[in-house]
Amino acid sequence: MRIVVADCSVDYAGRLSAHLPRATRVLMLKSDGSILVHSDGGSYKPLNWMSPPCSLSVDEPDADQREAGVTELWRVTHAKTADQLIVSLFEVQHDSSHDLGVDPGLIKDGVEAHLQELLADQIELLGEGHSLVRREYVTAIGPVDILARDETGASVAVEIKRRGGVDGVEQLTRYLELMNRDPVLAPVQGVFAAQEIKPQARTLAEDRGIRCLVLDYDAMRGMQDLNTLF
Amino acid sequence: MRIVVADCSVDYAGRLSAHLPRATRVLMLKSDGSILVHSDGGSYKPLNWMSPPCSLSVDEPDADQREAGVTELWRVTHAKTADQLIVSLFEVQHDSSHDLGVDPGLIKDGVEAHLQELLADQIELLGEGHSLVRREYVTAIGPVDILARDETGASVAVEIKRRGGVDGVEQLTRYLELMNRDPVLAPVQGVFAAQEIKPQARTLAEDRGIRCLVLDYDAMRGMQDLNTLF
DNA sequence: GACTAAATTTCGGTA
DNA sequence: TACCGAAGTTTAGTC
Repeated sequence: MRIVVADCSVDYAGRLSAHLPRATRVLMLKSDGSILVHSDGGSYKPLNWMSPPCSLSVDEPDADQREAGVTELWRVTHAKTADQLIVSLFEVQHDSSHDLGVDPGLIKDGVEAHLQELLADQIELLGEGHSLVRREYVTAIGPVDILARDETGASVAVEIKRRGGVDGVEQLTRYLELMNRDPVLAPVQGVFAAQEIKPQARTLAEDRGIRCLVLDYDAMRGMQDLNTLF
Repeated sequence: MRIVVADCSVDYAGRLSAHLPRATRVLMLKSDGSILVHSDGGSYKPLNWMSPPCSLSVDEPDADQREAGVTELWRVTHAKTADQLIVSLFEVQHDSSHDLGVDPGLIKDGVEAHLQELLADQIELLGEGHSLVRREYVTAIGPVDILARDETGASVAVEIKRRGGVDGVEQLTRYLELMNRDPVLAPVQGVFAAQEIKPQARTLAEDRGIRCLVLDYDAMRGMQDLNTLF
């Protein structure tokens, strides 16, 4: 890993064209050849970058560029696409290299997967008398998060989202259309379950006869802790 | 901007829980208090991070931690949510600060907007005898990318995407439903145009009577160059 | 401010 | 390996 702080301008040509005017920035060069151009603000997304696999070549600036103050030209070329990133360096304030080794990687405790697990465990949140048929019920167009039955034995298809927007309702609608063509399953009632349901999504869902269910993650986790204890 | 290279472990608690075992990493501390934890690989996304607005406080490690070799504890707290990122520093290999100033920002030249412009100019790509009504035709639920008429004068609504997935088909379907209720426009034919159309999206579109059109960006651009020349 | 749609998305999982 | 859906998505634009 090489870190350079320099006054530079950057040009990207590939899936789009982009230009960064001259300013001081941090250039992070990873050992796989990839490069990130960061400013002192914004979020984790760099101003500009090149993803691996790619390679860096250092060119001499031509007469005009040297005249303008460019001391070095970096050409980063993507190995598979024709994407190119060109960094024109004016003044280098810092340049250091570091041996980081291979990272053991992030261990994370998921969210949507966990919500699904919790709801499957607490299926009565769908309503009294409900029972779980199975999680990730596979259909021709993809898996439905949860398939259950209500107190009368009728099918209930549940789509779970952390944040429920219209796209989630559309997704569930597609599943319902398909499942309602299956005489074994039909009629299938839809439930749109999320930690937070956007008003437009709720309106769309209810307009289509889909029930909305707001999930309280902390309460569900707490409930599971109790179930585990006793 | 402060850059630290250090042997560290990182814990995040917020929308999910995540842990990074001890390893050497680059820590980028931006002047707005945000922090990025990068390894020497992967893409531009950090292993872990805290987005602004947030603040960093340096704590003393407790006896156990000091015993384990922790020399410093960084606690990064999000200003609005309860998210926390804790960096346990073992050995610092590098630590430098740099004044970058405010970045003038990226200037980019989009692709989807350009595709829309090109298709509007080359409306005959929709089929012989087609004519442009207007771009960004406004409906109650949002603008349709292109509204045109076919050789018989019937309405054609076009949704343009760079990569065409099922969500784009859903979007166009919503527009078509609405527009087909308007007696002035109806019947409206749908065209799903994209540089690349995913198989599932094509199936869904054709099932709904929506025509698919693959756009060749380079050819369209070349065509425009010719139009400009002559 | 809320919401929608795009992203040079990236990142996992699965068929 | 391609495809699909989620992401601590982020970001930009509109209402």
